[in-house]
Amino acid sequence: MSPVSDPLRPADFASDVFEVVRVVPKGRVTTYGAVANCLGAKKASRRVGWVLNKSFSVAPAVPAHRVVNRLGQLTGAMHFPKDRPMASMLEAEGVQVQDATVVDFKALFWDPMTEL
DNA sequence: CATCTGACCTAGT
DNA sequence: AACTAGGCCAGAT
Repeated sequence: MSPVSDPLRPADFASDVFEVVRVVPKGRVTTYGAVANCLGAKKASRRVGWVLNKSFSVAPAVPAHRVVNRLGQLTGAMHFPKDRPMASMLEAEGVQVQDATVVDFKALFWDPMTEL
């Protein structure tokens, strides 16, 4: 099935990113590359981060805190609102975070490509 | 207007 | 196995 639009269109790409991230189950995490790969552009992982930057203004809210880099590091934590720290959001969902890194990330990893 | 950077990742050497 | 380079694309300087 094709729940996603054409990744060729920037606007659709953003929409798809939001959609995929929103599907990530609570207490699980995914990666930029996994999302990009799911959209058919695994080399565009950078854009995913750029798109997520605007995810704070969209509705329904996008759980961007569930997106980390390939090493399980919360590289985007610094860009989160001070009132809603990325690490705290994750820990509130049962995800242990140690030193800006998801503990047991490999087990908590949720691949939209495989699961979807 | 040209250049660099950035919530990254894969592939080639 | 470690390192370098390339790719993606929009915003900032």
